[in-house]
Amino acid sequence: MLTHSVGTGKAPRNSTPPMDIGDKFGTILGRAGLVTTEFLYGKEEEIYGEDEPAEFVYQIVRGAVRTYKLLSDGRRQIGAFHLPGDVFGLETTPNHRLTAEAIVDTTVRLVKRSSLEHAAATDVEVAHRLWSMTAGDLQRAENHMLLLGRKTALERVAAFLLEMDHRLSVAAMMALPMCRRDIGDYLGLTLETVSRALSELHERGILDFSGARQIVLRNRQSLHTMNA
Amino acid sequence: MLTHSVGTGKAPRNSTPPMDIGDKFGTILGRAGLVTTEFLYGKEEEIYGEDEPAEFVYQIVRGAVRTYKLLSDGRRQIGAFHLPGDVFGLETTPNHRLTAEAIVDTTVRLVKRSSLEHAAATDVEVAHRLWSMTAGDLQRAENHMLLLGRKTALERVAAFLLEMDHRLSVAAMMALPMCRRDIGDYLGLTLETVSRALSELHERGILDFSGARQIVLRNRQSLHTMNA
DNA sequence: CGTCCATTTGAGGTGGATCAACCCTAGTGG
DNA sequence: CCACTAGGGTTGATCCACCTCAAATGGACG
Repeated sequence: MLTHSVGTGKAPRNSTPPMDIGDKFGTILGRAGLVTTEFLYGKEEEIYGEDEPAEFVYQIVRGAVRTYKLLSDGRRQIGAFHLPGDVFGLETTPNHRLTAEAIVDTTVRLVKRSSLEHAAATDVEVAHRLWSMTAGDLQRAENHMLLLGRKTALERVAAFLLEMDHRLSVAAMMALPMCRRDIGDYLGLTLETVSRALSELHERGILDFSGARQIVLRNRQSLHTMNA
Repeated sequence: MLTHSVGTGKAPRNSTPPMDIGDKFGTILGRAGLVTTEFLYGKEEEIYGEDEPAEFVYQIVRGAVRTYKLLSDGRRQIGAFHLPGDVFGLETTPNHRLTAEAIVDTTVRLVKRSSLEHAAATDVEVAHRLWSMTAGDLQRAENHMLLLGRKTALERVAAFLLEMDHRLSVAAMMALPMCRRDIGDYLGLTLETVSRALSELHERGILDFSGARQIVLRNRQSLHTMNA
């Protein structure tokens, strides 16, 4: 069914001392002397489900992850895309509040939640960094509520492009890991509307394609302007 | 211009030892021995603006507050309504990320942010409670993204009614402090659509009015069902 | 009792959804 | 190496849920 050749998911690949990817989370791990384990998830593989016990916290090493909620009839809202360096699955309640799935073959580092909590209970600096990470997630969620509640389709897609440009552009080119449907479910649109908006921006000379998921931004200023 | 007779906002009314409203925040204040001050804001008065330095953290004693973001052309997304007992204005970054306004005459307790941070830096229990509060806000934001991105007008209004029923029903009656426009800006709808949805629910016998803002729910089950 | 604003209701317009081809490209197997 | 296939993406035509504009109604307060 799935085309990934990378094994069956939850088998650990190896254990490592926490190598710093250059981020706040790495700093936490280092401070607390925590051991992380690397796992590999295949394309489309579920990492955890909504309401499952939150036993681990994850950081992406390579790949991309979507976290989402579903309505009973299948409507889906993606809350966030997680890219290398991003942390997800960090909770203060017993269970995960969204489902997490690998979008492409993805390597994650994971830490036992209990060990993080232990570190936070002993070290106020760790506690503060964890709080800050959750506050950062909240800030993105607040910005996204504004987008979902009040922006037009073109404004949403412009905002998405700027976000992805910022987060994954290499050499002026961004290689999107996710399909049009995922983008739509993130922006509260259908995949057709996303496609039309991208075509529109292409026609206006604001971006170029080299393959549907390889995008070069030609005019960031106009994207910023239409982001309102 | 404003009709509130309650003075000019930021003048302190009195200082009190932290009386516990029976909540987690009160517990924090008590633990840390923090002094709070009560303030009174008039109807429609701004408490703080987006991007202003976040000097205080607020808890509502009486009244109601909306926090929101604006687009440059005036489109508004209300992120949350805050009711008695609720805490707002808690940040880990230097500035507030939304504007806060009193919806009606509102009494708040406030604490210096720096004193809370000091408490968090010395007491991991306080630090954990603050983190949990932010995590709770994040959880509500995630649920609200699902609503804004994927629910129909009727589903949104049903969700709103259940939320308010839960938070402010007294004797089976809920007295909404906010107008239809505020509800619309919270739900990502226009005020007319909110009004029509409420009329529809009234016609279906799911709720009764005694005044536009006095609502009695007659059939919570059907509201839960349509909340998807 | 009159004024003002919130709310309701109506009529018509529209942005994005839905339904339906069609196209493109990467992967597959011959 | 190329034909075939399948899934993702694009584009077109139509629909409809919600928005916009407009007017009537109602309730609170001086």
